[in-house]
Amino acid sequence: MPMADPLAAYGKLQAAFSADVKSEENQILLGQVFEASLRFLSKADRTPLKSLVPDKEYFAFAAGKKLFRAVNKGLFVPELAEWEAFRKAIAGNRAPNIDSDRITRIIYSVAVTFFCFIDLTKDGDQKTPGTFFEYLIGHLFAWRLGVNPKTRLPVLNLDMEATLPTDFIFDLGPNRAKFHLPIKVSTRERVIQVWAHQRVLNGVYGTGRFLGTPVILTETKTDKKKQEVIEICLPDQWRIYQMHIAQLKRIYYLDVPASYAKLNEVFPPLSVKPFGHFFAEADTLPT
DNA sequence: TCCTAAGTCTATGGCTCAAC
DNA sequence: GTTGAGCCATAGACTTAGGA
Repeated sequence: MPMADPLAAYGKLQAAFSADVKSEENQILLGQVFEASLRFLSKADRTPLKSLVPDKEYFAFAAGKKLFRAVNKGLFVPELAEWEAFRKAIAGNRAPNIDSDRITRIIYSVAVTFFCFIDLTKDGDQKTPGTFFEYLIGHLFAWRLGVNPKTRLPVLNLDMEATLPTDFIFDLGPNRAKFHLPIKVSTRERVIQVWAHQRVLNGVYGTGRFLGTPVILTETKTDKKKQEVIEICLPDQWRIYQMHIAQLKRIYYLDVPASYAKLNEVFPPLSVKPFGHFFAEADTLPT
């Protein structure tokens, strides 16, 4: 029963993604991974977690005494029909007629469902969820923008030839926008790399040529002994980076951390939004 | 072209430290 | 003692280079 296995679908997705990031086949395979992971998780136990984040509730899938990553209850919609509805809405590659927050919930659910499947079936695997998240967001960006990404850019220098490895770079063509798209499940202090890459791109190609639009899932951390969930954030560091290293155009989250949402209201300008908004604003971002 | 080893990248839990 | 902010170690997946 190969189709019942999320890993089999994931393997096909890997192959399809490396052949063509924006192809519709990826969407079909993402749906298969979602469906198979949902089926697996439908039998799994759930444990409610104590949320120390205001206005958010979390639970975790459990196996015996073992607890896995926190899942945001308000964002988790374990329904394949929602993914199908989303696919229908974005079929035209334009601003879709579907509520942005509903998109955020759907994409969050597709990602987290597979992550939890990996948590339950593999020990200590952090790479596979990260790569899957790249496939998911990378494809959606490529689909919406209509171009395939590059993953490394030549960085010109008089004395050396080197390339900058980035998650994804989307080039819409001459005189049009270029997107710098780092994709992370969580960043914590590693977020500095995103600003550093943006600074390099500004220096080599000119400030403003590349729009930095990182997409991050969440910044939660689960204390498995106390069964508590917190968000690990560095808001003051972010403000310093945005002022003194480079400017990021948007920072998209699937589960926007409370203290980062507040950065929308203070100086310097730092626009932190739920990911679903990208679909509506993709065409107007460069302006 | 295939295989293997070395190197890189990644997310996460546990930890420190300072302020209160 | 508690909390927020940030640091560090770690292990597995993935990528790349080089040899056969």
